[in-house]
Amino acid sequence: MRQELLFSALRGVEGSDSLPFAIFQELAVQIVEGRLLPGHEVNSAELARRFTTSRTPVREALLLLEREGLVVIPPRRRPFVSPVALGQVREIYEIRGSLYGLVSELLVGRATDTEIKALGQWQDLLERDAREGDVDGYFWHNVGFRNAEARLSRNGELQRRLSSLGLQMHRFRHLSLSLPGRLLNSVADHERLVRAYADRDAPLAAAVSRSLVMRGLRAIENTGLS
Amino acid sequence: MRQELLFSALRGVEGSDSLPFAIFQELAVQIVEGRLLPGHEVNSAELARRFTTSRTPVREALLLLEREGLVVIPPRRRPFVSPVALGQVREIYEIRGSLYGLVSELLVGRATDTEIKALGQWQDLLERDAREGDVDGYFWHNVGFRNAEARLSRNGELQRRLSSLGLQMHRFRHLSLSLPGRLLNSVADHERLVRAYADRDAPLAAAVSRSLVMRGLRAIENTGLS
DNA sequence: CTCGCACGAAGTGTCGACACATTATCGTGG
DNA sequence: CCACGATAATGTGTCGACACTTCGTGCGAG
Repeated sequence: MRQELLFSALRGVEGSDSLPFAIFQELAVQIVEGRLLPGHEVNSAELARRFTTSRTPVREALLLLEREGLVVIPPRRRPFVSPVALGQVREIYEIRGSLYGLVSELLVGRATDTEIKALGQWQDLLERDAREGDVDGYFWHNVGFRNAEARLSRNGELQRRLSSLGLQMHRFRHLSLSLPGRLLNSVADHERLVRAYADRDAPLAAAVSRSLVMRGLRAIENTGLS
Repeated sequence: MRQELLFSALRGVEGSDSLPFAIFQELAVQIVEGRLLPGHEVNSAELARRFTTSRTPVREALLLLEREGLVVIPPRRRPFVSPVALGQVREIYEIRGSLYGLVSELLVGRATDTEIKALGQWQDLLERDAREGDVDGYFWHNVGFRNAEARLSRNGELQRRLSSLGLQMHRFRHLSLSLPGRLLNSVADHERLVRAYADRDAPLAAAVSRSLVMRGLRAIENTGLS
C-alpha cells in the first residue's frame, strides 16, 4: 500500500517487525485515514482482544501513537483519538513550513545535479495529476516528492521529524487539496521550486518551499474547519 | 533544581506524577549531566531493582528516553545511552536554528510590548553573567531566555519540539560555552536580537536568532568533538 | 596457547492476575 | 418524572512469572 510511504523515516527506529510497532502502524493508518474519528475511544483492553494479544504490547503501541500526536492518553483514563483543532493545524503548518524551508536550503548545497534532475521527474508526475484532476494521485506523488527532498537534505534527524509531522498532516489532507484551482496553483509553486534547485539558489528555494506549505494552510483555513 | 526548566514543555504531556515519568526524568538528568556516559547500558531489570518497582514502568520510562533520543533500544538487546556523534550534533543544531528563527519571527508578530521588555531583563542577566565570567549562570539564564521566547511564539507544538531538542543539546553544552570569548560574542548577538524584537523587525530577528544558534555549532566544531 | 563450542547466567518481550480508579447501571427518594 | 447515590462492570497501572534470546564463562580440541 502507498500508506507505507508515511512510515519511511520511522522504520528502523523501532524494529518494524516488533508486535507493538505493527499494532501502532495499523492504528495509525486507521486514524490518519479518518476511519477512527477524533474522540473515538481506544482502550487497551478492547484492542488487546481485537489483536489477540495481551495488553502490554498494545500499551506500547498506544505510547507510540501518543508520541506521534494521534492519540491522547490521560492518566488513569481511557485513551482516545486526538481531536483536530484548527489552532493546532496552524501550529503544525508553521513548523512544517520552517523545516521544509530548511530542507530546501540544505538540499541546494548538498544534492548532486542528477539527484535534482530526479526531483524534476516527480514534478512531471504532479503536473500530469493536476491536469487530469487526479487529487488522490497528486497527494501521493506530493508525499513522494517531499520525502525525496527530505532525504536529499542529508539530515536524518530532520527527516525523522518531518515524517512525524507528515503523519499528522495526513489527517486533514482532504481539506487541503480538494479545493478547485488548488492543484494548479500548487503545481506552479513546485515548478518554481525545482527551478530554484536547478539554479542552486538557496534563499529562493527556501522561500518558495516555505510559502508552498503555508499556501496549504491558507487553503484549509478558507474551508472553515470545525 | 534548575534542571526542571528542561522539562517545562514536556510536563503535562504525560502526568508528571506518574511513576514512569519520574523515572524518565531522573535518568534524563543523569544522562544529560554526563553522569551516565554514552554507551552505558541501562537494562530494565537492573533499573527495576534500583527503583524498587517492576520492569513495566521502567520499560515505559525507557521508551520516553528513546523518544527524546537519549537512549537507544535495539530489539531483543539491552538498551544503552545513545552516543553523541558530531554529525548528529550538527543535524540538531540545523533544526534548532531553523525553529528558533521561526520563534523569533512569530514572536515579533504576537508578543506584547511588555512581554518584549521582559525579555530585555533576561538580557541584562546574561550580560552580567558574561561580564563576571559565570559560565554556568550564563547557561541557565540562556535556557530561561529561550524558554521565554518559545512561550511568546504562541505555538505550543513548537514549544514542545524545541524543548525536546533542548534536552539533547544540554548534553554537549560544556563544549559550546566554555571557550574563551564565546560568552561576549553571544551576549552581543542577544542584544541585537532583543533590539530587533523592540523594533518589530521580524526578518532581522529571525536571521539573528538563527545565526545565534549556528554560532554555537561553530564553537563546538572548533573544539573537535570526539 | 588459542579458538570455538557448550553450558549457565541474565535480560527481553509477553502474558495473566491483582488492587485501585473510573465509568456505567440501576434503584430509590424527592 | 428526574436527580442522585449505591453498586456493579470495565479499564488502568503495576506486578511476578514464563519462554525465548542474548551474553558471558570456562572447558576441551586442535
